[in-house]
Amino acid sequence: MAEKIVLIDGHSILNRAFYGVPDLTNADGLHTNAVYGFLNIMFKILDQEKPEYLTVAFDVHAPTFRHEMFEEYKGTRKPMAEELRQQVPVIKEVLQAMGVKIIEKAGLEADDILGTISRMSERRGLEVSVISGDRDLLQLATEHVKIRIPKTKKGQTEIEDYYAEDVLNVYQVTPTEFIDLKALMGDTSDNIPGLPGVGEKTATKIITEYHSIENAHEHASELKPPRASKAIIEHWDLAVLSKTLATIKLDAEIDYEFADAKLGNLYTDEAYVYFQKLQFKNLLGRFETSELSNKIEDAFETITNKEKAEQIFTDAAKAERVGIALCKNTEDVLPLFADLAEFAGIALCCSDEHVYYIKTGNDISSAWLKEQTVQLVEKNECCIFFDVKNAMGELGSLPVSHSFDGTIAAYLLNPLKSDYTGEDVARERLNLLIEDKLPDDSKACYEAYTGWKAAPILQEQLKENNMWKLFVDVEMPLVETLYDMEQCGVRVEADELKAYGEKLGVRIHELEQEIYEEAGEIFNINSPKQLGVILFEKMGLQGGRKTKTGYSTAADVLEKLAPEYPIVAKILEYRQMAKLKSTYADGLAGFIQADGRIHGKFHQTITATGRLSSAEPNLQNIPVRMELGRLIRKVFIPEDGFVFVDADYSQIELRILAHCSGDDMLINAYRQAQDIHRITASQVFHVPFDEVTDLQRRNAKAVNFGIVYGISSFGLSQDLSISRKEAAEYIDQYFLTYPGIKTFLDNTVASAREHGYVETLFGRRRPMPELKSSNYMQRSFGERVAMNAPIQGTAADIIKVAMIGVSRRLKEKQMKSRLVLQVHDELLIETYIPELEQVEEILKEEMERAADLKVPLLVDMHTGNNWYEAK
DNA sequence: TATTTCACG
DNA sequence: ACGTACGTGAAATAT
Repeated sequence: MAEKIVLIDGHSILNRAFYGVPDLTNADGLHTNAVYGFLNIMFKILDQEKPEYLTVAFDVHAPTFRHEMFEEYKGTRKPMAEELRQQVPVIKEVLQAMGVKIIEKAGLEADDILGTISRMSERRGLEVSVISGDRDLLQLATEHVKIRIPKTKKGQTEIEDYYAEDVLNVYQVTPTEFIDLKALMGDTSDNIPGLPGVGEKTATKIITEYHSIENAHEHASELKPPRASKAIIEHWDLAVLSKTLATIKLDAEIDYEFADAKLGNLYTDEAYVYFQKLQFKNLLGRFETSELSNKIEDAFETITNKEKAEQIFTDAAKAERVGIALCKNTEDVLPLFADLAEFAGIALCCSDEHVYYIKTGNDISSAWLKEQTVQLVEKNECCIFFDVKNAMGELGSLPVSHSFDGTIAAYLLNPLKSDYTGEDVARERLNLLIEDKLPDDSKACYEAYTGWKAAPILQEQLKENNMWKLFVDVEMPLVETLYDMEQCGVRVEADELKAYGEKLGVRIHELEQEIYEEAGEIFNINSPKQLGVILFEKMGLQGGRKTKTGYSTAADVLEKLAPEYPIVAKILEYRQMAKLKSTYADGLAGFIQADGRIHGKFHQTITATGRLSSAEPNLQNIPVRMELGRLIRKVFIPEDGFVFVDADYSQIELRILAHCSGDDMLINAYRQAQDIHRITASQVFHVPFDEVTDLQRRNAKAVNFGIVYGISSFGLSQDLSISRKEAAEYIDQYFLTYPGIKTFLDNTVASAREHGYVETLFGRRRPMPELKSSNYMQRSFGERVAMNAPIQGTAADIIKVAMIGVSRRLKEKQMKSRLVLQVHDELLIETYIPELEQVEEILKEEMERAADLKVPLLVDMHTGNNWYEAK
C-alpha cells in the first residue's frame, strides 16, 4: 500500500463548517461552530484514510469570504462574518497544538499551495486526498489525486470523492479541461469573468468537442451557437485571462518538507487544553486521559498522623500564603445530596513541593482538624479558598479579611461564565488540566494547589483590569455579610403559610371546574401546549401569537382576550393562584427549618451585572405588586422583641444615570423634585408640572424605565401598547429634553464597541462579545446590554457597599439587630426594638453615603411587625 | 434537559 | 425583512 497524504484547504473547510454547523459559543462567548465543524470533518477524513502525512493550507489574506448562498449575488463579496473571522486564529492555534503542519505564504492562494504539494506528493509516489469545499480544485484530480468535497446534509457530513475519471463522468471533461470550462463559463464568486453569454451548458459542449479554449478559438467559426462563436472571437483576451485566473499553480515556490507534515500524535496535552477551553466535550473522548501527566500529582501526600499534621499547620501559618481546600466524602452519596456528604479532610498547599491532604480518622478528629484550619486562617493573612462562604459553612466563621476567594476573583474577571471552580481557574489561568474522575482527596489537593498557584496571577489580572479595589474593599468583605445573612435566615410562620395555601387551593379548584365546563373537556391548564390548542383551535379565539413550539399563552396575550372571553379571565386568575400556591405557599413551606426560619442562599458569582442572586428559595421575588400575592409577606415576621425595618433606595438606577450622564436637566430635576416621573412628563410633554395627567405620568415612567433597560421603540411600544411610531416619538422627545443622556448612552455603546467591555462607577466590568456579532438581533441586544449594565451594575455596587457598612456597624456596636434580606435596592433589618432608632440612623446613613453622586441618594424606610407592613 | 410562564428589582 | 425591552430563579410540562 502506498503512503497517503491529506491536504486540507483551510479557509474553505472552515467556511463550510461555519455555515453548516449551528452557532455555538463557549463560556467566554467565543464562537466555536466553525472550528468544531472543521475538526469534525478533519477527524472523519483522518479516521477513514489513516494517512501518514497531513497539511493544512491557508490563504494569507482572506479579507472576504463567500458561501454558496452568496454566490447568487453577482460580483458582490460580503466581508467575512465577525463570528467566522474570530475563529480563524483559533483553528490555526488548535492545529498547531495538535502538531499539524500549517502552510501559508504571502501572495499565494491556498489553491496554488495545494496544487503544488499535490504534484510533489504524486512524484513521491503518495496517494493524495485534497479536502476542499471548492470545486475549482477538481482540476487537480488525477489517478492518484482524489478531490474530496464535504457536504453537510441533515447534520451529517457526506463527502463527494473525485478522481480524474469521476470528474470526467460527472462533468464530461477531464480535470485539465475543467480549467478551460471555467475559462469559458466564468465564476462570479471567484471573479473569473468568462465569456459573455456563455454558461455551463454551452461551455461544456464546446470543451467536450474541442478540449481547450485554444483549439476552440482556432475553430471559432464552427462553434455553436453563433453567440458563442462571436464571443470567443470578440472576447478572446477575456477567455485567455480567465484561463490564467482559473489555473491553479502546480509549481509555486514554497518551502515544504514532507518530514514536517508527518502525522504524529494529534491528541497532545496542549490540544486537550484547547478542546476544554472550546468546550468540545464529545471530541475530548479522543484523548487518552492516561497520557495526561501533571507532575504536581507527585507532590500530593496524604497525612494521617496527628503530629505530622500539627507540624504542617505550624509551617503553613508562617508561609507566605496557603491554598486551602475542604474535602468531603462523596463516594457513597448521590450527587443530588452532595451537600450532605461527610467532612473527610483538608488539603493544604504552600509551595510546589508539597500538597498535603490531611485526612480525618482515628488519630485526627473532624473537630480538631476544623479547629486547626480556622486557627491557620487566623494566623496566615493570605488563605486562598474557592468559595469562602461555603468553607465558612463547614468550618464556622473565619476571618474573611485573611481570605482570598478564587471563585470571586475569577467571577470579576469574567462574570459571564456559569462556573468558577478550582478546575476552571486551573485550566484558564494556569493551563493546567485536571482529570474528570479523580478521588475526592486528589481533587482537594488540586484545588489547594490551584489556589496557591493562581492567587498571584488572579491578583495581577484584577489589578490590570482595575478591579483590585472592588475585590478587596467590596466583594471580599461582602462574603462575611452574606454568610451572616444566610446563617441568620428569616423567620416565617409555617401555620399561616399553610392556611394561605389552603385558601388558594379552594379557589383553584373552583376555577378548574369552571374552566373545564366552559372548555367542554378536562385538560391540563398548566400545559401551554394543551391550553393553546383549546383556546386557539377548539374555541377558535383570534390573536394567537407563536412561540417555537406552538401558540403563546403568555399573560400579555391572554389579557387582550380576557374582556371578551370569560374563560380567558378565569385562566389568568387560575394561573395567578397556581403560581402563588406552588412557588410561594408550598414552595416556601418546604424551606422552613427547625428554627422556624428560612435560610436562603445569596449567590455572589451568578449575575452578569454584579447583582446578587437569591436561591433555595429565591427570596428576591416574593410577590408585592398584586395585593393577593403581597399578603404572603405577612408570614415573614421578626423574632419576638424585634421589628422589621425595610429601607429601599428611591429610583437608584435613574439617579445613577443622572450622575453618570451629567445631564443638567435630569440632575436639577432630582435636586428639586420628589416625583421624577411627573417632572419628566412635564418636561417631555411641555405641560406645567401641576397639569400632568395620569396617562402622561405613566408614559413618562415607562420611558424612564426603558432608558435604563437600553431603550428601543419596539420594547416601549409593547410596554405601553402603543404603535412603534408613537413610542419612537416619545423617545425622541425624551432625548431632546435630556440631551446629555442621549450623548452618554451613545458614548457608552461606542466605548463598549471599542474596548469590548463596559464598566460601572466602581470599575466592575462586563465583557461585551455580542457587539461584534453580524447578527442584527444579537448586536442590538449587545447595545441594550451596554447601556443597561453600567447602570444596573453601579446600583449593585452601591448597595453592596451599603450592606458592608450596615453590617459592620451593627457588629461593631454589638447590636442584636441584623441584616436578613437584600432585594437589589432594598435591605430588610430584623431590628431589636430597643435599637430601633439607632438602626434607622445607621441604615439611612450607610445607604446614602455608599456613593457620592451628583444627585442625592434617597432612602425610603418603613417599620412593621411583618414584611407586608414594613414595605 | 429544554421550554414556557411568571414572580421580583 | 428581521423581531426585543435589562437582570434573576422556580415550577410545571414537554421532549
